[in-house]
Amino acid sequence: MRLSRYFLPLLKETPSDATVASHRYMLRAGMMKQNSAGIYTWLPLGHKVLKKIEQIVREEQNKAGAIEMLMPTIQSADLWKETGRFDAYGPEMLRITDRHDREMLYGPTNEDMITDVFRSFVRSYKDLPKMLYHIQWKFRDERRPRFGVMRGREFLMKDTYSFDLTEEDAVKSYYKMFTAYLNTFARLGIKAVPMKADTGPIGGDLSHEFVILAESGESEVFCHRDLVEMAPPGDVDFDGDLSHIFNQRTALYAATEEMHNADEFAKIPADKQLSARGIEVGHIFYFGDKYSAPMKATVMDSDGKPQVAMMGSYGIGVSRLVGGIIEASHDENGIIWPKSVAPFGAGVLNLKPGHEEADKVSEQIYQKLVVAGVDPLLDDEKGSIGVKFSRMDLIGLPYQIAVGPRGLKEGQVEVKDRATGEKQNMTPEAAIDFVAKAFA
RNA sequence: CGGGGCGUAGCGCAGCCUGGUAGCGCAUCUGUUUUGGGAACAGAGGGUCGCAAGUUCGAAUCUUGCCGCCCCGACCA
Repeated sequence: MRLSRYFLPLLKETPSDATVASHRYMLRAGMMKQNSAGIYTWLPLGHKVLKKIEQIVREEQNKAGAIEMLMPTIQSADLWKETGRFDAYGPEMLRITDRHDREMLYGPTNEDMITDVFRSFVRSYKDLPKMLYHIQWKFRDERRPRFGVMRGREFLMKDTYSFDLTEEDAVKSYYKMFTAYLNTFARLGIKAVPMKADTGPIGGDLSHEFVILAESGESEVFCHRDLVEMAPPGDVDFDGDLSHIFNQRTALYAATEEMHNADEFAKIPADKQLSARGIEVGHIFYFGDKYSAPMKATVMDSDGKPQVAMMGSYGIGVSRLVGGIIEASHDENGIIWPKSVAPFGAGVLNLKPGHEEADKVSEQIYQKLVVAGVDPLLDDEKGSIGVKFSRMDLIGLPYQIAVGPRGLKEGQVEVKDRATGEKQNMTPEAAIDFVAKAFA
């Protein structure tokens, strides 16, 4: 993409109503625009990151054996009345009536609807287990939206639902998602720690939150320090036994504020005790027959008797992750994107558009990076050098290649690693090679 | 939902206390000169001061109501 043809409305000054880093930078970097409290337009740069995160989440779900589908945002109140949640959910749920005065709602979650899908089509225990998911916009009319996309009212969420014949089998599904989440967050370039969590209004008795540590986190969390640096499982057989992965993590103390036990925490060696602020980016629940029982979602077991399906649900806040990743990865100059989710792989800065050699070399580098699949952004705008560098720092692409007359006299361009700040001079060919290899 | 704050040009703000025809910086547009880390000069455009009612000869300014947004807390992907 050429900057001169892109749509990147940057803000030089920080909007006064943005107080946390991710909110400030998302506005300043032209990633989004607020429409009303907790509701945002995703501008091209932000949309690109959102879609990259979504795709990684999708790929890891598919690896774990979950099957993608898509349920609507607007739901009929009927299903919610069956489970009793229409009354239980409270004002956080946005209720709508259509032209015929039918009660509708903008879905805050989809347990009721997926359970209806399941009971409509699944008859036999032989069809189990099943894990179904979708990535869809949700709406929760939060009492207090804040921190940009970190607590928006409209948000994009991946929610998976598992169906099993027995609790024992359901726990296996839980382990699959637990494992998939560890890999997902690792690929996104963040360190998310699974923590024992309160099940909240969704109910159930087995639940973990995946939390990234950041000063701006909304809640206090406590864990063993080793959990933060623990390597992800990587390639595993999702049909095999995954309990060791779960047990390895849960053997060490980790809990959110609601589940915190100070006595247990105190047993951790002092240098391994970690109490910090955390951002919840994923939450998994096992809740048994909470929805399947009232909705009569049953399958025939091997004895020909109907059995209520045992369910779990597994959410990842995709839009929240955009903010969460920035909270975990930024500096005073702007965002530092992990390579896997960066909106563009590298920025090519033509420091002097109109200068024959600078035009030619920056264009060549750009073209070759396109072919190499790096998806570069070419800054071909006229303007001062300082503006160019600070703009690239702000939007946080992993690499910057600066091409200007001064360096070209020596046959050199400057490659900067955004994360480390390290700069090296090299030939244009070497720069292309260096950046292409980083994304190989 | 309790407490606090804010709404004046695209963005950031001053003006309000003490009423008198709306200002600064940045951005934008034109021209000239610049150019290796947020350039300089000259000129130009851009506002029903959140909305409504009231007080007044006169309201951005005082009064009342409403709307919107932010922050802290309690609750949540």
